[in-house]
Amino acid sequence: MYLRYLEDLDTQGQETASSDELAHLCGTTPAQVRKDLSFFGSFGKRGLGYPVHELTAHLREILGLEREWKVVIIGAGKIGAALANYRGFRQRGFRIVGVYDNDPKKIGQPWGEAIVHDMADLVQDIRREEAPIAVLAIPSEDAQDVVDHLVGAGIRAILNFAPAQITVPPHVSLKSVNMAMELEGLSFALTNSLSSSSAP
Amino acid sequence: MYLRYLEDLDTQGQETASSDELAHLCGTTPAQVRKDLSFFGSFGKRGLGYPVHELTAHLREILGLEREWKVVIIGAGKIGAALANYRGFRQRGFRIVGVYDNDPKKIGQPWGEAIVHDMADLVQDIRREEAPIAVLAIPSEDAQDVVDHLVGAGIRAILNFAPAQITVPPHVSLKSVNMAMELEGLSFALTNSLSSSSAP
DNA sequence: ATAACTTTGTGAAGTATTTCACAAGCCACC
DNA sequence: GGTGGCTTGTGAAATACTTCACAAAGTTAT
Repeated sequence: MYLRYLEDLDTQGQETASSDELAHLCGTTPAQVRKDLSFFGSFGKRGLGYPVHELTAHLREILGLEREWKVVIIGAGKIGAALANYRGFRQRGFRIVGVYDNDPKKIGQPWGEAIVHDMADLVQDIRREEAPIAVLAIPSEDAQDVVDHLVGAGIRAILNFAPAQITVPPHVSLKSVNMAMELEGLSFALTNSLSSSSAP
Repeated sequence: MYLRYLEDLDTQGQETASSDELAHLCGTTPAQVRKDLSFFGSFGKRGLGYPVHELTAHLREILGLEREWKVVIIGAGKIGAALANYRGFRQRGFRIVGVYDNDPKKIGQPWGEAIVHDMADLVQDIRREEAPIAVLAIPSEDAQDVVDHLVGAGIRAILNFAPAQITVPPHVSLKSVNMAMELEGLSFALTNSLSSSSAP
């Protein structure tokens, strides 16, 4: 989150940013900013704040964004397309090396710069390409089954958009996003006349 | 999250579920389940567990999902399409009453069961329809501007998919989802050979 | 009806996270 | 070079969250 706003500031040519400024941008508190950053090192200058460009580089390093990550997208549907279209996705180090689907109507069709591959080739392709990250954008029913194949092929991280509970062995990282659940959270907030805000 | 799995159990015809079972399904602990649920009331029966169907109804009530929520989607792109296509979206109480875009090529085109409207009509339509929830699926640059109009028109909750920091007055609920940030989280996990798992 | 077994609900204990508050450091101006 | 005004980094305090552990209450078997 900090990286997100520091990059903006860097683009705008701002040289330093105080914890106070970062806190306002990110919707948190100055003390929180300082504690968070201090966990990874001592990046700021007293009396001046944090050097924007330098801190940006540090955070990219910490997050492992200096290298390129190969990503495969499973499911040539709307979510996959939205991710692939997201500009600045590749430039942030995520290169989509393949899109897979099991719908014969979609296989072989062009899809952005790539072509939709047959899911049957998934395992061997991952082994060959050594893609460590998979984005799962398929119906819930198939999710765990596909995940098992991915794990078998040596995937190391999965970003799951299917609204299903998925289990992976401990050496695989899993992050799930459930859009319906987000809306239900808003429903709760409305019902209870609460309000909350969170940084993107 | 509990609702998500309770509905599955209910569909499967299971009548009761223990905190232990729910914990395993949701990837948490039995004590956590009991504490969470006890916050809203005393739903379980000792020696037996929680009545699946009844608890499902209670949670739907608590989350405000018994009523219908009108939703407008701003931005007739891939994310908007993905949301609109999500089956079980309407049946869970979210009815999409309009899709808006400012691209003349898209305005008037059919879009699922609806037609893409001109963004210029947005404010008056929201006032008339009294839609309380908006889903924002537009480029970051335009996000805050559109949000200001939405707030002016009386919107009460916004689900934001634009990777931008947005501010709203305290009476408006805001939830932001940033897909790039999710992937960056995985990058960090991979870089540091950590592993984590979270329920969807 | 009673004994044995389950499982909830919940104070208390244990962790984790966030906020406070202030010494120490840096800059700028005189 | 000294002084005043900011801002970081960080122990300590405060707050929040999770886990423990067990009495109370229900179920099942006999």
